[in-house]
Amino acid sequence: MSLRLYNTLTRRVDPFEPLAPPRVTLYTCGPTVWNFAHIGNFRTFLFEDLLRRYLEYSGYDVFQIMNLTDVDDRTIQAAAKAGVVLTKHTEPFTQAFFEDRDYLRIKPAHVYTRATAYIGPMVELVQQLLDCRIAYRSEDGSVYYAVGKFDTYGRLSQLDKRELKAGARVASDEYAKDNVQDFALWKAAVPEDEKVGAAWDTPFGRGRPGWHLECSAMALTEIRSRFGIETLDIHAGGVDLIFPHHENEIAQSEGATGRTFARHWMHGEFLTVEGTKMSKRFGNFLTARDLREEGLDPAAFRRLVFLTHYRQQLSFSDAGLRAAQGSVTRLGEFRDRLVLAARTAKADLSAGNELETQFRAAMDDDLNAPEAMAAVFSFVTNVNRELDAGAGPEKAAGWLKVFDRTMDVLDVTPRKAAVAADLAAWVAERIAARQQARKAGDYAAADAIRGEIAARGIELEDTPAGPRWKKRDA
RNA sequence: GGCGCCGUAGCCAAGUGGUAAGGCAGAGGUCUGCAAAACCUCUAUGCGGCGGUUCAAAUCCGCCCGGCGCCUCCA
Repeated sequence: MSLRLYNTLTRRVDPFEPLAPPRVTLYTCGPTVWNFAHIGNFRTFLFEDLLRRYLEYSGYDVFQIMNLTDVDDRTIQAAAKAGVVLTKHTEPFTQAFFEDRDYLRIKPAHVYTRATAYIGPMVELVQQLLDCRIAYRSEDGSVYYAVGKFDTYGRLSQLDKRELKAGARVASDEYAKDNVQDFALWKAAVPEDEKVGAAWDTPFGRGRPGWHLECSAMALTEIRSRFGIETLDIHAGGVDLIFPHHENEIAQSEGATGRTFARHWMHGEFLTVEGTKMSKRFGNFLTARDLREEGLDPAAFRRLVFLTHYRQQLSFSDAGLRAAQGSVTRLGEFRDRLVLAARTAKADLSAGNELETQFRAAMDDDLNAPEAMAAVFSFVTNVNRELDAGAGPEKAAGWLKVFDRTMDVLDVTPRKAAVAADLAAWVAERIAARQQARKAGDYAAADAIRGEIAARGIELEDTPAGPRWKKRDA
């Protein structure tokens, strides 16, 4: 059994076959850095992280590109409102995004492409499309893509099967174009653009790039220069990007290269709150830093996200977060127990086959993380039972190894709270004192010491093997 | 109006033809001086409703009810 992934292009779960294995080129749509990304945005990034990690687990050599949209309507508006130049506004949010990414343990992409750093390639792409008459200049100085010139336009979003709602937002477009479906490649500069320094001179006029243009230009630039190819293995993003964003990317890229832009299109579903999608528009959003300020373990958020299949809407709630936290704690306890039981023994790897097999089967089937997680928890119960029955250190070491391999992908074990050396020494001394008191039958004194330790945020646990302690996180 | 998705235990959520994974909560138990923690066990004769196909349906088909998303710059 090998990896199969749902492909929006075919509307099926297809076998995944990269162009030139083991290399996989992965382009993931990143944030627009006009503000802090909310956890709905991060759900998508976490889905992409899962995809990336599982591809790596499967032996592929992944090259991941993520774009940062630092010039578009919203960034310009926000900069203008703040009265600063564009970069001054976007840079802090870019840094904030990286912080949030690290907090949520999302693996950094190999390259982050900022739109403003690729104006040259974008201009070239527009010029190319103008030259082959797929694009045209309008009276207001903008450049549009003539959708009618691209035969397969609408294939990704199955546009031919749809009908536009009568009187929908079509009339409200601010720019002049030949056909209502045509979209802007290049937008003529307006005063607001100039004000924030978001305008560039080009052979076809002063202006700024349309949103869709950046992804085509950046993806092509990166894979051409690094691998000499013009086709991505996978292009991923949120479902809302299917139309028009990804549809237009295909039209631009394939219109210019004549080659398939991406072989595999993957889209993650929304995160919802009380049945509605999380969105800045609705004001029902929460940012990653909100979670961090509440002291939430990022493992809990990851667990919550991976509890639902990526193509299903994920309902977010505090109760769900608490449940996730509880189950993640259990995984941490389990791992501690294995480490203790394994000591320095040589790993007996025959022991963990079952988990490995089940984990793979689940993940190979279109990244079924909920099922993979279920396999992990079944493993936890089974191994605990065997450990209770006195399984040896070689087996424990083997289990630990296999467990950790699944965690390389899911990464949902709690991070250990760091404990200063002097605090650790103090705790050790107090525990010794308490043991003496217990031995002497002076339980009042023993309980007092337990209280003393607890006051410093340390939780004491009496086990058959003696007392253990851990720092309570948050 | 068009296209698409979803409805499974108190909550979250897998399963898409062979007789209901997993997590949280709850109950019981083991351990313990007590406690906490930890661990183990148990918890849906039923999968929105009604029909149909089939030896067999949560899974396929039809109708109905309820919820959600997209339809030109939202992850």
